[in-house]
Amino acid sequence: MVSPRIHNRLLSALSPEDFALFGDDLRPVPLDQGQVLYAVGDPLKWIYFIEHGLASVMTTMEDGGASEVGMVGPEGMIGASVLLGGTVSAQHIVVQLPGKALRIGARECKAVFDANADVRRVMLRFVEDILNLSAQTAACNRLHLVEQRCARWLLMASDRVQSHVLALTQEFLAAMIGVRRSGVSEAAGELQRSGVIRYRRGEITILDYAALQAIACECYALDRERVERLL
Amino acid sequence: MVSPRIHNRLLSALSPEDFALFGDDLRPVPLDQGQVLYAVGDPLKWIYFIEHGLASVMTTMEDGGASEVGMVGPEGMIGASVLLGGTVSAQHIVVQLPGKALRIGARECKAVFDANADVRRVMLRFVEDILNLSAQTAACNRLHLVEQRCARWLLMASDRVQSHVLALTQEFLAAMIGVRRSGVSEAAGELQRSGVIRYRRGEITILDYAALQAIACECYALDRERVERLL
DNA sequence: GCCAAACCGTTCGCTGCCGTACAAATTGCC
DNA sequence: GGCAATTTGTACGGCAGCGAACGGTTTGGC
Repeated sequence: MVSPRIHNRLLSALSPEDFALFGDDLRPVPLDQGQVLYAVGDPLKWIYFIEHGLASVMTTMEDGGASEVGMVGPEGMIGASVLLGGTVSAQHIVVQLPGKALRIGARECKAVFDANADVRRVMLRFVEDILNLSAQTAACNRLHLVEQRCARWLLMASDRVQSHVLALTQEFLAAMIGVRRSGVSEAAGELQRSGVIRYRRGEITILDYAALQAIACECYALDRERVERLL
Repeated sequence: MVSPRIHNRLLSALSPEDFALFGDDLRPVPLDQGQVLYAVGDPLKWIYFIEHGLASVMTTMEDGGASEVGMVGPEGMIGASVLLGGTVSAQHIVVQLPGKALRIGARECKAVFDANADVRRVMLRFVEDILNLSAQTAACNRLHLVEQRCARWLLMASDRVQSHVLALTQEFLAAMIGVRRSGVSEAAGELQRSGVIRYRRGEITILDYAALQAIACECYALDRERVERLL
């Protein structure tokens, strides 16, 4: 444990010596809701280690359609492609729930990564997780119902920000799941009627975790294992 | 270029010195159609560098549902999770089109990977590609029609094995796309009637690439860029 | 040449979600 | 307090794909 003030689980998994390699390059920045960290094609200038909050990795299509393909909170980082040799973002990264991050220049971070085996071990482990998450999401998108995916999303988000209250509109959630807004309205309405969640104008509260897990698809349990291993 | 006999693009991207690091650990093995290289949860014992043929990365669900989330041919490797620190397979890997591969023990491969920066550069670049492919597939599964996805799959497979004849049944293809067999039958029938492909009992022939590309979703073009950069 | 198995084409009713639209409720702002 | 903007509930026709089933065709084994 580097410091009690570091909440990011990749950074806090590093030894103090390894953490020190980043030096002053690591600077705190706020994450505002709706902020676009990267658009498709943007040069990967920064790497963000999320301290609080939540970002969505989205794949967008020419016709404007979009779907979330990954989710990153304090258990991970944004911009890992840099470490793999990438130079531009292939996805859209949007802040879903506000918070803050520690930001470092891509070049500096990659230099530390390339030079230090322990840093590589920690960061590549996260790459494996995000790869598995993306694969799971691909199949989930194909095979599971809106209500299941909604429940999964809420649980995943809740685990990452460690709160049972999530400040987001149905419009946002619909964009994540990749469905119409009214589709979420129906699914969320059903969840609300059965007392599992409460939905108020831009604020969802999870009331019954066990029930929500029962409704969510199996994909959630797998994601939980991944996150718990880190968080 | 290491040797004209090496077809795998990761291995052939290595300098002769780097390639020699693998030594005798790299052994040829046949890839038979339908062969399961890894089931979910299997320990990652081997890494396969595909020389010819094609393998699908599938995510499977408890109820038997499944969907392809990645595709690997001679441009890539199977078992990259090992390099990221993984020990067991989170996906199902099935040989779709037969061929052969060069196989190496996971431990030996990781040792070379950990010790050599150039090897890391080449292999991690592939990890970035497969990550982007998975992300693209996640959104594609959500947003595009069966016929589009069918066309995309055929083109992707054809690019990898570099043949316009693909030996596979509609049953297999349906499992890839994650739909019913009869769904593929309808889509393929339509493609056949318009003269874009020809389908004969376990053998698809692509007749008109331009037309097939026009039918495929935009996801194909992105994948093509990825593969061309390597192949 | 015959039979069983594998593979393919097609159909039917059903359902989950789309696209669209409109009204109600809540909130922020002046 | 009143108005405009945002957010949410709900409804309706339409369609893509499902699940299941059946028959026709090709193939391989004997």
